[in-house]
Amino acid sequence: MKNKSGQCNNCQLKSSSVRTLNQAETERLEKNCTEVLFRKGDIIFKQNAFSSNIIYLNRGLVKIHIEGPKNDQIIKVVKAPSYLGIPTTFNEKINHYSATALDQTSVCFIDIDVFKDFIYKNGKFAFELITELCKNELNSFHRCVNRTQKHIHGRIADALLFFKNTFENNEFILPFTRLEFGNFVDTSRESVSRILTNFKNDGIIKLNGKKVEILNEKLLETISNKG
Amino acid sequence: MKNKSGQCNNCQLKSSSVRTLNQAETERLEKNCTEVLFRKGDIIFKQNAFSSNIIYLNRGLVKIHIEGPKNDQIIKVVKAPSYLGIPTTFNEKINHYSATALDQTSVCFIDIDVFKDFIYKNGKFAFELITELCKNELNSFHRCVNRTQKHIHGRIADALLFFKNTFENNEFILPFTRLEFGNFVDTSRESVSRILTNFKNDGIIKLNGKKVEILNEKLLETISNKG
DNA sequence: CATATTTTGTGATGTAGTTCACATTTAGTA
DNA sequence: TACTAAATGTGAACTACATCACAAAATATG
Repeated sequence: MKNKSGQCNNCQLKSSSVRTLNQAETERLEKNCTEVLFRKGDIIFKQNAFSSNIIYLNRGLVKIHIEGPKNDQIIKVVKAPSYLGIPTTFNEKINHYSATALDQTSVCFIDIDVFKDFIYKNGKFAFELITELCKNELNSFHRCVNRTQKHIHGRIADALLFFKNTFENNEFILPFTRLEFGNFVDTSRESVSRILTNFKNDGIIKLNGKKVEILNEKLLETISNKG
Repeated sequence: MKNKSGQCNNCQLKSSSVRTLNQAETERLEKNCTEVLFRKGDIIFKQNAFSSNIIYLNRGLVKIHIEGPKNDQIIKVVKAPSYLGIPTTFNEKINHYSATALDQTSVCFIDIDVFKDFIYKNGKFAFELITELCKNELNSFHRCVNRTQKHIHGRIADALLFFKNTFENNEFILPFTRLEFGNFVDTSRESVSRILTNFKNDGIIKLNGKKVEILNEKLLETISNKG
């Protein structure tokens, strides 16, 4: 973990909401914003801990996870640039979920009062933020339906296609252990193993440890749709 | 379905966001707001149809449901007063889910442009809305974790406790058929039947058709927690 | 670089909950 | 009020996955 003072003005990675800020507002943001670096496996914030900042992911990949009655469930994987945990910071003093870095990650901690003030005083800022929150809610609905109604094969196919899209490449390194993969798609690590080797044997993917290459995307999509 | 012109000024059921509006704004809302009545079973809005209004539930109970790959999943049951489907209206032209009245229900259709304008021009309004959206997202995360990680007994116990709370009474009429109940807790109608009779035989509830009385709330909570 | 620890693969066994089948009850409707 | 359609209860068979058990591989650590 390494700190830097904010340089929001020059930042190329602004959120659509921050892009609505004027010069004075951006300078104010800069003064109330700290950049922090995390390495793979580092916890960015933790469920049940106090939350006092809005957190913006500049660079890297992060998993959002909740401790469930049975497992630690990975609700989603977030790619920069994106806010992390606005809902949690806004409503309650306490985080409702954890965020953990999946690779080298850079994050901005923004003072929540400054952020609230932007909402009050800058309608465009508020509007962009609302749009983002709405998108998140819709996504989380769809994810939940898929999680509960698809069979494992379909859910794992979904996950592989998701990684293909986030890495924008047919070949990628899974940022998960098999156990984490299981927590992401609600299965046991054993089932993940089995199904990935199934896919490999059927020529759908090339598999070598965490290295995956998607060979037959069409078929993966069929599997995803059929459940 | 029956229409009335808006009477927002006298409305006792304002949302926390609408309560931030001043006199002129409230009058503007009134002019761009129509009250519509629905009966049990009526569809208020439908997945994949065009959405062009913000919808506010004044009175009644509504189910929000998504057509999944296998079943129609009831994502949540919403009690008045509450917004319905802001995310869906805001982001896309098309509804991502449906809303159906579970009883006699009154709803306000609000012009989306007026609503957007309030966000732009009234910081308090935007802030209250953001707070509500954040709460929704947190709730939907927790619901999803419970849905995927608890056993049916636990999920049905949850649902019964949920109805106890929304009706604010230990005795209530389930607003669901067994099939709908199944879609709410992700099981088959048969399993719902079986488990409700289990609960009845164990003296946890009194059961007569759709009429339920919770006799042993403590035990229900234990079942809910144990999954 | 050697040893400890974590991660992974795979067979065997167990089980929660689904699906099927059919009888019964309840509600809707002409 | 009779008739039709929908909703419900319950046993029996089935199945998708979980869990267990253990060996092998990969990673981390002194």
